[in-house]
Amino acid sequence: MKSQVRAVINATLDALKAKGLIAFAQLPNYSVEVPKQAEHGDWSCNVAMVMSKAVGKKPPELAELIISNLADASGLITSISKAGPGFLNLKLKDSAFQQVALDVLKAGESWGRAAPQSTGKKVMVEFVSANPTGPVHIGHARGTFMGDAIARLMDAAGHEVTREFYINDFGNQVDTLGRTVFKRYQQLFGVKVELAEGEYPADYVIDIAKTWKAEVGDAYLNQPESAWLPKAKAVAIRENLNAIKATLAKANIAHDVFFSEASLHDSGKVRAIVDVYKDRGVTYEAAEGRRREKGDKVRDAESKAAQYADRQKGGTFLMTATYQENGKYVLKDEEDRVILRHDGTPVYLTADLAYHKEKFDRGFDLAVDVFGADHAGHVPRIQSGMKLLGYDETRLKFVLVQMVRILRGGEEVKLSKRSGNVYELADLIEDAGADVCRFIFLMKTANAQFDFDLDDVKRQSKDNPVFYFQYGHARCASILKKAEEKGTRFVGATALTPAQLARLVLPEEKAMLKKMSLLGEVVASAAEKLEPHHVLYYCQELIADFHSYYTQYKSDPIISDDAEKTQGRLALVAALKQTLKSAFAILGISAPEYMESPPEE
RNA sequence: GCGCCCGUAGCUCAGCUGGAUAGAGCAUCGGCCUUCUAAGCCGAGGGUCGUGGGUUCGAGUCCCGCCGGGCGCACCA
Repeated sequence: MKSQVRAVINATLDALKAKGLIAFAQLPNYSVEVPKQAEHGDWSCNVAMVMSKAVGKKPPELAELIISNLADASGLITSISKAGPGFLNLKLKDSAFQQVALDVLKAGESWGRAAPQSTGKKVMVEFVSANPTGPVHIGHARGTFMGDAIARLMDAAGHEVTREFYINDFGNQVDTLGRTVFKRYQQLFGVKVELAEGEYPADYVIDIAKTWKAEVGDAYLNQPESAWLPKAKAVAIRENLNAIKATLAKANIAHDVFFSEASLHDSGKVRAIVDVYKDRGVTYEAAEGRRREKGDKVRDAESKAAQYADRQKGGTFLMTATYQENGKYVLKDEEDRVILRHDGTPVYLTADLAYHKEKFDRGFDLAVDVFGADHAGHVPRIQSGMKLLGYDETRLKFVLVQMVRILRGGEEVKLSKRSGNVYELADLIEDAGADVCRFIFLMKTANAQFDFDLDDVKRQSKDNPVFYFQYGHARCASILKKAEEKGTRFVGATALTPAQLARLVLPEEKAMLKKMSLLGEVVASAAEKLEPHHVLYYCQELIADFHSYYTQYKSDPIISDDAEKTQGRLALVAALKQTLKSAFAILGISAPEYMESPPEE
């Protein structure tokens, strides 16, 4: 509907240009919006204000020109007026609204979605990427749901999407995990060993040791570390990944690819990327990384840099900060970063650079990384690293998910891995339900922190906003079902007659149809911005409109003795149901056909 | 000290590339079930959009300073 309005405006502008009344090189980037005030018409347009300067006419004057020369061959616009500082307020013929219901019903499940893979773009969304040293906990929850929703959005926007999980199965942490597993394994045979500081005390490690014992018996009990460590690690990673996958499945999330960091080392790609950088002349050997700004590093004595200063012995540095083009710094990092330690071993960053190179080499047009805000410092390094390889860094985007404070009865819940007491995502889903969890984390933008109270989530079952949404869909389903019971089954889009459709004339009905017509645009915009919450707020508005309409017209109900009007209104209900179902699918929440009334308190 | 993010109703948060009288949910108060589910609807109160400047026809939105909060500034992953 909006595009029809736009077409008329564009045609008018072209006509004005042809008549020599105005001059412009290109059609301007103006907006056609739903006005906040209903009295302002069905749509409003700011084109006269936007073009004002370029054409050298005052907004009201230009607005008058457009109105008096409107090129509306099909009679779409029934009224157009100038208002305020130069807005154009438009009203459209009823059939333009009614057509939306048909459009929705004909599109069915694809309503609101671009044709699958129609953009021809390959998009990777990397999310979760929790260390395989333990279960997914609620600290991961926000990024997990956010990443999945972004992937769903990208898919709906017509991209070919790959969901990927980067497994940090290399380095100290998994080695420590392997050693912990071995100690637990020894304990199962009665060997007296104590866990050291930094090892993993949680019970799941004991379970892993039991599994291992069941598989290999005492085969590794008296072997040297070089023999048992790889095995213990492998078992631990395998078991943890299985647990992670099971948790994600409960959250209705399935990754397409689990990409192993260790495999990058094994295949030599980590070494290879160092050589690439060396060949490009963007590395140097030094004891300390150079900084872009002159002057001493200002670091708190408490900082980890100071704490671990003795580990920083120098090595090969990548010019993530000091690389210059035409005598100017072009990268954002503040200090060059080590990619090989003094002993020649690569660091985490080195592998991650190799991984991101891999993303580009695998042909992704866009790679989205969903990170926790505590990894924000990592972003400029990867961006710099990709630019130093000559890649277009705009093909890489980061969504930084801010911290969530988890409260229980007003008290903050600390996520302590040390004690082994973690509140797992699986527990949260068990307690609150997958839809509720997902909804809570998608309700807000990623880049704002928020608090959420576990008690509220559980107790709130009745007032929880997700039920409001789902009830909107269930109410549509219920009405359609009721119509069937009363013998006035909705005839469907193809059998619907123009006369039936023409009975949709109420302002509330037209407002809903207008809003429904916008789903595709909302999805496209949310996908572009990597912000799923726009879809959610869109649903909220649509559902509120519907509940209000439903209540307001109880005395003039949807299902009435007037068969023609009933069919028209059922078309609206069916279209709304489909619109909500499509939107819910993009968010990943379920669209129930029926909901029980909640138990009375 | 430096960098990134945030500051909008009592609370939790929306506010699209700057647009007309700043919104929703929760909470509070007052109404609405013999009709298609009251997990709903209607109404009321509640705001110097942290603060001070600037940019322009027009600023919650853009720029700068300041105040307050979070995260980061290890060759750990």
